[in-house]
Amino acid sequence: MNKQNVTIYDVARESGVSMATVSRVVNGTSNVRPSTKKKVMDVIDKLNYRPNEVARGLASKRTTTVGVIIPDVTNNYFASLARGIDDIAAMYKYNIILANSDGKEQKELKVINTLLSKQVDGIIFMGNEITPLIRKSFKNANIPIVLAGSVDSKKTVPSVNIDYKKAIANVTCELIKHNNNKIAFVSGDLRHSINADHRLKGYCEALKKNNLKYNSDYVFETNESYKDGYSIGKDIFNKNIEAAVVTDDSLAAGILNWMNDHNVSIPNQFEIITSNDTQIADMMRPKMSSITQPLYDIGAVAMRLLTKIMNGDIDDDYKEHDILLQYGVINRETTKK
Amino acid sequence: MNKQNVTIYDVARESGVSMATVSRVVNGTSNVRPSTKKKVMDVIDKLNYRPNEVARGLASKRTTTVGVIIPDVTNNYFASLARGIDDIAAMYKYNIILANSDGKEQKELKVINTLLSKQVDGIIFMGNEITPLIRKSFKNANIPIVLAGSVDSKKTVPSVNIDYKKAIANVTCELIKHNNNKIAFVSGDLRHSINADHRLKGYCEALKKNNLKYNSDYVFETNESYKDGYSIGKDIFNKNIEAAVVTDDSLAAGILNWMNDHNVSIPNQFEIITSNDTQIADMMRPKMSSITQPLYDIGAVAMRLLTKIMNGDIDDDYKEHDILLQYGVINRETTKK
DNA sequence: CTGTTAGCGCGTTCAT
DNA sequence: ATGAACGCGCTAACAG
Repeated sequence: MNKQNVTIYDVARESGVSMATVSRVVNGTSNVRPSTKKKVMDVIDKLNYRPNEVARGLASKRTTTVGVIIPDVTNNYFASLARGIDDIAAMYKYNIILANSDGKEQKELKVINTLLSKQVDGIIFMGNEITPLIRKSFKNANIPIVLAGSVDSKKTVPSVNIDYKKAIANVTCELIKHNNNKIAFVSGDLRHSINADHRLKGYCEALKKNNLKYNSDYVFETNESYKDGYSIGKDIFNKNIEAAVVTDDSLAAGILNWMNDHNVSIPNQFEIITSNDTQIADMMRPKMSSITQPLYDIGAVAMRLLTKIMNGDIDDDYKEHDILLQYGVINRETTKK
Repeated sequence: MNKQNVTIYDVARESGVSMATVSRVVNGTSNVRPSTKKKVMDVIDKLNYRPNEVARGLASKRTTTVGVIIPDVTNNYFASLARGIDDIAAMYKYNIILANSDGKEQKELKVINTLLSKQVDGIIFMGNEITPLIRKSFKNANIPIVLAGSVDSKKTVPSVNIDYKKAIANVTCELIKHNNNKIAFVSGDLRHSINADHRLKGYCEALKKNNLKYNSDYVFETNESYKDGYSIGKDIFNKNIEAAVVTDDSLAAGILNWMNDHNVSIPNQFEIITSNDTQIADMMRPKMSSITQPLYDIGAVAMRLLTKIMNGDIDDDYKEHDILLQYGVINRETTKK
């Protein structure tokens, strides 16, 4: 079961030129006389020659593949980013090595290492948190790395996101305008910068701005699962909370369904607004109001940025690139008009 | 920005042995005296040496990476398979190059070629249909290929699936038992073997077995999208259809929501059963009854099979391997008890 | 148990 | 415009 059958030598011999010339026509570098170029091309597809990218990678030190670290492909949020990444990668003739990390530091570190040993030209990292060890790993990588839908509190590498703080502040204000006083903030792990430094702050800011006082009883830390949401629904209800800002759609769906199943009238008795506007937001009944994020674009822009850095099309201070894409808000049926 | 800094030569020199010996301790092949092994190991992590997998791939003709062709990562069904694939791949020290194809033949063919030029050791293919050109491409690949959650009517490569025909027949029978006479079959593209040769046949078989006659008015061909489902809901209702067997969860959700939005009482007035039991089946209200498929396992088993073939642990007639995993049925709230 | 020596398939000078 | 030759970093015989 030999993978490689015909090499550059074969086409060189067959077309009566040197392998250097074949290499030239394949890569389109320097000049080759049109006639010999045609001759070589003919032999190439007569022999069905296909350049060995591994050999090419060894010789050129470029593999045209990038690593993509993702917590879980099964999570629609990250899958959407990944789709954007892959499409743009393909557009630029790159391939992606995808690796699931479950957002666990240890797996992430391991994966980064194997990606480096595979000589990827760059890495797109999606993760819940950039820990000191990850940061160190990034620094030693010697290849460009871009964050997608993930924040690094220390800003050691460029990233593409939306302004989570502002977005959460926005919707929280909205909820306050609807005369809700007890508003829950339901998020994932609060040790993660994205939740603690961005979203929670947005929530707090909104409260403050409207002279409501912060109550830690209204802040819920979860695993962002449907199940968590469903069980938290009860707590929320018992605390007479009137509305909730939620950081994940499945999580929000869980809360909403608890309310549905216990005859809580939405949005009259309880309002809820979620964060990712994945398909399920629209599938729920009542349909969930949500922050809208350009998920595909976040991935796409991250990948485009990465190609630019890999190409050297960007000045050395690219590390300061923190791209914020536009977010929106869609009011469906879980918020009052 | 040099990726590779320290090579096998560096650690050889530094530890006073030949590069062959270093290669041996790195690969754990043959015997190396414990003392020199330790010496080398020490130098390795003193120098922070990391083997160059590209060079290794060139020399050994094995890249320890497999290609994974997927219609769309964003589709939870395929994403679940992909997760199973990646986990098992990681377990066996493989990495996966993931490529989205949108199920389009042209993209699939292109992707197969670039995967081959990257010298992947094997390919896991997920797709709607194995066309003659794809089949030809498989034959010329010279590397093992396994289908996951996808069928080839000509059975040219091994595959892992559930028995779609039997599953659909099962649930259709169930619906008939509930005294439904007009039962819809709502599927994706009927040119695809998986729908035409398996699922539709299962539906027909069930009808026949119960002396109901087939009515093409009750068969709906769609793009398996939520939107399609929602618009088809109306047709179904207007035809006084009493129940539906649906091949995709989003599609089913669309139908169900049309019924919900038009006050059709579920399951009294209308029963519906879907096929993939993804998370949304449980999120819908009423909760959707469904065939249950071991999605993760389908991917996992496919990958495990691939490793076996790549290892040569399997006899030459491996092509006959068509693995059918166990499916189940879960009756939730969209079917009568 | 360990070292020497060929390649693996290709990019890339350096000549011509 | 084209060819010869070297090297990328490593594996795999083959010796010893």
